[in-house]
Amino acid sequence: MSNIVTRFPPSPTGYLHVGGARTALFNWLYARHMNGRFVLRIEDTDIKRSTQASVDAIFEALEWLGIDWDEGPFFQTKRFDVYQTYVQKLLDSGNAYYCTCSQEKIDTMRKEAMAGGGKPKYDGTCRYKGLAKTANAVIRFKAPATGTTIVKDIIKGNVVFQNSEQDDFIICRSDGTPTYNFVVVVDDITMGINTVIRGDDHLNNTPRQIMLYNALESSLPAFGHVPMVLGKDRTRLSKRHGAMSVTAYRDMGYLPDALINYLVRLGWSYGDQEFFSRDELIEKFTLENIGKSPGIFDQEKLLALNADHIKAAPPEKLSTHLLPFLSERGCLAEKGDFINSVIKTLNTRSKTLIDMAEGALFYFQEEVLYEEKAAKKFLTPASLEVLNQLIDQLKPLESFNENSLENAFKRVMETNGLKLGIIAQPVRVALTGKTVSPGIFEIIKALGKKRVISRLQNAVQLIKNRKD
RNA sequence: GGUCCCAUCGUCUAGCGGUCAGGACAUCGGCCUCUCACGCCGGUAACCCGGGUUCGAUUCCCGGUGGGAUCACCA
Repeated sequence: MSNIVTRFPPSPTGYLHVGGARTALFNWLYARHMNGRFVLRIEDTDIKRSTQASVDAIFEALEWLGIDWDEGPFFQTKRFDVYQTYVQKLLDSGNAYYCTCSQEKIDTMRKEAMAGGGKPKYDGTCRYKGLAKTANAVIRFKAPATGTTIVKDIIKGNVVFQNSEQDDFIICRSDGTPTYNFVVVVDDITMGINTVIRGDDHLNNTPRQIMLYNALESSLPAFGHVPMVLGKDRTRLSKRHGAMSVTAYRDMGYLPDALINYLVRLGWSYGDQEFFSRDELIEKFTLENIGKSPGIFDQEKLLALNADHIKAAPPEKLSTHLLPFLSERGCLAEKGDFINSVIKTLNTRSKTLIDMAEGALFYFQEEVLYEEKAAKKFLTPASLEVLNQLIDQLKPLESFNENSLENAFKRVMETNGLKLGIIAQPVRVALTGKTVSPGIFEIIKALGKKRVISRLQNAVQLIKNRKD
């Protein structure tokens, strides 16, 4: 039992993307590993950009990934009274002040600073004016102007920032709403968050937040800034790098466990191990093994890992994920022995659930749909005799098993002096309509006697019809 | 531009002063084989550069270079 409390605070301005999912994962995994708590908080203070659709999309993605939370979801827009009391605290303690400088004035100030090669900072015009609250005043934090602020980062080590780099940033907008750096700190304090794991794009924000913790006389959480995920061109991951949303991967036939495995392994390692089950991840995940350098999102490796997870998943479990893809394709499949044996014939040759669903179509067709080229090449008068003989051999068989099937084929092979290779293809086409499929014996077993005989007979009929 | 972070095969990474620099994906050969896969065997492929420290640096320190992030009344 530990008192570790982590959190994931997405802002609902779009779907959950893989980068966000990764930091969620790190926090969730760490909480689970340490037997602590994981808090979900929706950072929706930007009312203009936040949408309910995004909130729903985030929940949906987290649920699919299997990331559950112990507290929340908390919505920042419902906590304005909390922020208000903390703003007042800062005002009362002299750590914040009203500022009436116009935005235009500050913009030109920044521009001039940039032009002169300096830092674009607020110059503190209103700092000592002791202004009272007025209509359009903002509230600024009185940041220490000298000295240093050190971020003791679990991943990066000690990072030193000069306080002179910071300016008196705004904690409360002129419309009265609080800003990000402030609400994050208030939330993390009031929610008891003691471990903050987030993208290192936040590292530059951290000294500001630390100053706030200090002004509020609160103890600091442990910080861990994980390197970002980059696209193939080494820039920040975005839409143009391909599919970015978590649910897009679900729809492309990826298993949640595979995505999780890939995302965690990108930037974290456990010796040479590549494949991790969900439980193994929880068991083995620690912050110490997170790397410091940014990683590139590699679709190919994710795909390979997905194939591995498909191979490793028990058919009963896999069928849950596969069923939607089947029904999308008009197959009335349901959980049970049949689908399980179907899966067993396909799991070594499917990289995604889409592959698998496509590959499984023939099992569910009432009438085999022959590929034109395949039928033309293999369902020929020459193979008529072989198919007939096979029907004769299979009909009396009590049960279809490796042995009985092999013997049946062997007898057909021997009477015709043909190799398995020669008779397998026509049979394959007769049963599946295609030239590519799982092993011939596997298919026959999975299909079952009734379907096999009927499909073979249909093929025979087709050949006969063609002859006429 | 300022500040901050980072730097081992194409990619993800192991390495924690002495290794033939290991694994995985990708790639290229081969084997297996009823098709396609799976699987198996093998190959190509990396310590950014320059200074130190040290008997010895991929590893520690400094500098350079390169890449990334960030500089809002966004989060």
